[in-house]
Amino acid sequence: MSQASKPRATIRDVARQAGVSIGTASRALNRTGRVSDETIALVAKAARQLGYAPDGVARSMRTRSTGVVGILVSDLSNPLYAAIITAAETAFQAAGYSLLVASTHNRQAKERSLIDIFRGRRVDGLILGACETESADMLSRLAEDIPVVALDRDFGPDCAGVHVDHYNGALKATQYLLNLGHRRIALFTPGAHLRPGRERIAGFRDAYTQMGLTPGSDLVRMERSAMEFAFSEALALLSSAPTAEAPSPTAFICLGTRIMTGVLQAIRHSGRSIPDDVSMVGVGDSDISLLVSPNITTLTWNLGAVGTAAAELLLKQLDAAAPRPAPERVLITTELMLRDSCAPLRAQATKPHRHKNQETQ
Amino acid sequence: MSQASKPRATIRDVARQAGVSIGTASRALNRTGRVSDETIALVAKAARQLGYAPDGVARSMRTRSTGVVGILVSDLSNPLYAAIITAAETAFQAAGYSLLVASTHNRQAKERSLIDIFRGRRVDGLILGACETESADMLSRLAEDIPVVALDRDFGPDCAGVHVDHYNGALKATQYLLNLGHRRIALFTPGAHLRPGRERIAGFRDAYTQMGLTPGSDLVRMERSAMEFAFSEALALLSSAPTAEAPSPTAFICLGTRIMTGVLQAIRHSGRSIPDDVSMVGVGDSDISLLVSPNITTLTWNLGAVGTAAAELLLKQLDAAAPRPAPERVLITTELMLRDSCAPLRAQATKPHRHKNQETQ
DNA sequence: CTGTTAGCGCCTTCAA
DNA sequence: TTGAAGGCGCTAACAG
Repeated sequence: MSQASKPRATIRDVARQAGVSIGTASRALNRTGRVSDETIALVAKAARQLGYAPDGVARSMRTRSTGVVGILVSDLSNPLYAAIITAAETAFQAAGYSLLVASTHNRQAKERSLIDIFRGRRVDGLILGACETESADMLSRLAEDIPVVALDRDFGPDCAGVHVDHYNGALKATQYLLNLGHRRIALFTPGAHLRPGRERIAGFRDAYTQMGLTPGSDLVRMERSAMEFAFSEALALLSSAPTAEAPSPTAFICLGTRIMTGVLQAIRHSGRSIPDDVSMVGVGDSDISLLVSPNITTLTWNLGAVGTAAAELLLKQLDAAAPRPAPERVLITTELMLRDSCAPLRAQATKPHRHKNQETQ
Repeated sequence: MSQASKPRATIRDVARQAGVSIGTASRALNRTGRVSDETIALVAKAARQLGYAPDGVARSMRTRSTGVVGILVSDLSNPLYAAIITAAETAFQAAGYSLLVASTHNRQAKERSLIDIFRGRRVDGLILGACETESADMLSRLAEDIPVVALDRDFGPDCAGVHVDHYNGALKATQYLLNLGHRRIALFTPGAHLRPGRERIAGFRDAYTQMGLTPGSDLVRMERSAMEFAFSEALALLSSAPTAEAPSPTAFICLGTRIMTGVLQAIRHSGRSIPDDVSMVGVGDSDISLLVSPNITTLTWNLGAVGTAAAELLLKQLDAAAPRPAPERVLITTELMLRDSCAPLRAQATKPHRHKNQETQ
């Protein structure tokens, strides 16, 4: 077996084989400019014979466009992002673009260096769903001349983006539980300092306020998406000896798949049962909510629509024909899927808890 | 706001600003060849002032290497692939490579065109975990001069790859159920015509054979990963009037997250309960198995290890220093995680079924 | 140690 | 309709 495989055919080879000039070969292959049908056929045949495939890098060099877009998220394996990325990739693929992905693992430094790396690779556009810092300043410095679409991030009015209506989602979920009589509701959400977290806590608080109530400030947990963290925090809330000032929550709102998983296990581990002892509103990123018994009432939105919208927003900016579209925003609405994990407070209070883990008693 | 943003600084600008030639600037920036510390500092300063960032495309043009690798899977949002890709991306990122991803959606045509597109973009390497057809021939035609790592696919001995030991996994799972007294075991697995499916069914059959038994040939379902499909197939097996020749299965082996989800719902929908009525061995791709009650006994392997191994195998081939490593294979072992979803057959036979959906009776 | 030069493969003017 | 030539930004040879 020869060590060095023979170099790939270039347009030069095709031109020679077809007996035409390089320029003509290029025009024939790309169907651009005036070329006779005869030479088109000739060039096509030569290209086929040589197994010619155009070199994307050389083309990018010339056209100043790579046909590649990048997407940055904190964790590719989070079902939320996995679903969004899948939908976006499908849309990009249909439009002839390829997708470069990277996880930032919630590291700000990594995030910045990845943006620089993507810029260096000359991606045509960028979808940003990770940034630890939301500032128009950072955005403009880092992504300058590259079209950007924000994924649930606020980079100011100049940046296009698709945003989920977390505010009304959290509002609805909280109102629902308040109307069931719950007053000690715990809110678990990732992204403390980012748009989703901000919107959710605002909706949560406003639901209380609208009823003339005040939420327990000790019951809001905003941390990055982590199962273990949610587990231990929820367990702490449930297993601490209830005091008059800070009794255990009677309901949980868990707005992240990982977080929901952790809290679910904590509830089970503490010997409580849903919805008899505690109520729960989860999140519909995965189909976990349909598998546990009882099925979990979730706040759900269309992840595919998020990905598709992000791709389309970016494609619109990439369209060289249009001059320069005004930064557009898409709002994705949320829906409260009522299932069996929430019950009126009254019913819960009557039942005593059976603790599975005896050693903590 | 000016319509055209000013063009990015090139190495030419840096050279002029630093008062050196572009060759020297290049050497100074890349720390290659002999350059005085003085000029290095000079060039670095100029680069900083101009906000210079090297153009990856131009560099790729010259060096014949893009620093980009591609990965092809059937569905990016499948937790199995999401986990593998995340691990691989992390490894690639650490090595300075970027990752191009695409879903083939189980379409052979798409698969081939995507390989061509990736080749056109001149990826340095390819991880193939999708291919509908496993043949050394197809591989060599399509991926010719690009290093390839197979992901649970058989492209012949010349192709490096990481492979999961599905054979022994299925063997263990089946033996376990057979030892519990089950004889009518249904096997659900995606990828009928691919390595995982082949290995699994071989292990399944051998477990029977080793005990002098024959598996029910009507109980093997090998289709692509789809929840709805698994649901209806499982329901059909469970709800058809049991006959002497083909009674309903008493145990299910579900080797795909989606499939497991569908079968779980079918079992519940048919009014059966686990493990009293039917036993189940699932798959550990997600943490679903820990959330449903009872917890599901699963066949599990380290998805992160698969992704990392694939990346490392490819990186080894990409290392220009080494001559050309012999095609290497990594075998990932599986583990049967015993939980609460399997019971001896005896206990199951005694309980009559309660059917939820009365209309089918 | 540094400057000059020649392309990498392609597209796109400009002439013919 | 076609051919010739220039250059995208960079690196790697070769001179000095």
